[in-house]
Amino acid sequence: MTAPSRPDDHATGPTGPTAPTAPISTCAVAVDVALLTLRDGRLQLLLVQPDAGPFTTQWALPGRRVRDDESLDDTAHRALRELAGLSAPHAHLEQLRTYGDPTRDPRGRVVSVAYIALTPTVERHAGDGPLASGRARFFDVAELTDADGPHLAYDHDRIVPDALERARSKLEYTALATAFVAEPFTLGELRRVYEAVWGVELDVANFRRKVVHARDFVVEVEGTATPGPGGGRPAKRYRRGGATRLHPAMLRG
Amino acid sequence: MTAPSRPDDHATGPTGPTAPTAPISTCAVAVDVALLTLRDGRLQLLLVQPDAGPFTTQWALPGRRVRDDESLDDTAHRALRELAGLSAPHAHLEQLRTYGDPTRDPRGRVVSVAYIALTPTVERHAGDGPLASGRARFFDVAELTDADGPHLAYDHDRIVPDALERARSKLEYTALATAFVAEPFTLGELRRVYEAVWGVELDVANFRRKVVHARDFVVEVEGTATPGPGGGRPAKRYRRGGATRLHPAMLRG
DNA sequence: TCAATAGTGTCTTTTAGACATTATATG
DNA sequence: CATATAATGTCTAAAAGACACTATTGA
Repeated sequence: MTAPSRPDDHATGPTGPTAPTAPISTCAVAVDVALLTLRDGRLQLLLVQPDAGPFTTQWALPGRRVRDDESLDDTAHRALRELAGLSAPHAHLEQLRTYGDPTRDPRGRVVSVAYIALTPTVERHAGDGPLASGRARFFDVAELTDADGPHLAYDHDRIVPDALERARSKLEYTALATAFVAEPFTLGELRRVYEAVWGVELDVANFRRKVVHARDFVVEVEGTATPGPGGGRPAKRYRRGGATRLHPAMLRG
Repeated sequence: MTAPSRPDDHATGPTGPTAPTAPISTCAVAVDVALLTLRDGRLQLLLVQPDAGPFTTQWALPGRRVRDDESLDDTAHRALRELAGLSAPHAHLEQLRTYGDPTRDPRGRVVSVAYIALTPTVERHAGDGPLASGRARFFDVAELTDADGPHLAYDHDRIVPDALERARSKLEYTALATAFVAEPFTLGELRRVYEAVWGVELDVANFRRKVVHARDFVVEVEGTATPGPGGGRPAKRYRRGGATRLHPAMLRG
């Protein structure tokens, strides 16, 4: 399939159909994925080491060019699979926004559709994938936000803050936090998601009350979780409820 | 400027750098704009009549192909200018999401970056622009949501509900409602924004209290507005405050 | 036993919703 | 005058935040 001549110029402006042809061409379209997860109670972001292109000395979000007949979502999954060895079909994946500044890639015009992906903690791979070889790595987002943290390739330093703000914001009004935990989960695990993403400490009792009162946020299931090495009362176990938007919401102070 | 060979494939996956070249090409990239405004107290959407392409019998969102060295925001403004004669440099413009289904345009692969634009009521143009000639028109969104309403070109029937939901949602947590009114405005005008976008009736007194208590949502200015033909007490006038996110929020029931 | 985590209850403050009352305009 | 809209006040219910208290585990 080749790109059509000028689709979507489906109506004619004041200049009329005989206006001189504007400098319109096709663009390279890429998908970049900001995969966020919790590791050791800290929010971490997946980055990869480019071994081609103009940014081989810097870390970058995993990204791939969109193939013909491939949906944008499929490209996002392929980027995670090919660049990080992650087959994450059940990960939460949603579009962040599209970055189209004409100068964002020094090699030419590349329009990038950025995604955020959220997964429960990914076990470190024992094989020979990019995560094992070190070509892909998880970074603390606190480290990336610091001024002395690594400077990312392309305009990915602009994408990452947008991704973090999206995640922080959607934790308030949607059930997105459950994308960070595997079922069944405890309310302690869910609370640590909020604490890591927001960077705050939450009152245990009030958190529990708000989660339970939010309609269809979580559903209690059978059994209890065994306490950690430090002891503690066994926690009830929950699964995701049907809610997408939370009522009432889990507001940040 | 020509599209680069394979930018953003900046790292190499498990297949290695010598893997066979995948069927990657460039895409046509377009911007489509869902411009929402209030007319006669009803929420309306701007649509244009395509006079080229495969959908000349249906209405469509104003859209343009992205030009070389043109930002996506610039393309959105140009689409409004060329297809509707609207020069709206001060309109609120934000990205909605990007639609990239390989079959969304029957002529070939077109990735469309959708925007929403919000403006105060647009005066009907007396000249010979698309709005005067009828090639561009405002439609009640209630009419479009009905099953007997017009069926839109391309996948624009999928974009419009997303745009409406975005606007409805952002009215809750952000100061976006002020994008629908011209300064200075009254709280009655602002309330009618919420009522039109949400399709509900709001208690006048409670609405006022919530707006005034939301930090930096609105700022009172000098003078009062003259009542309408039916009379009524003159309303205080306000301008936008500095807030983007509202605390506390204006929640829908 | 103590420390740690989970879960319940209680009190105060804030906010939301329903609605009465007053203020000031038009016709 | 009646009517319309704006603005304020009052009451109740819901929700948030601070925090005491109990429950159940591991070490």
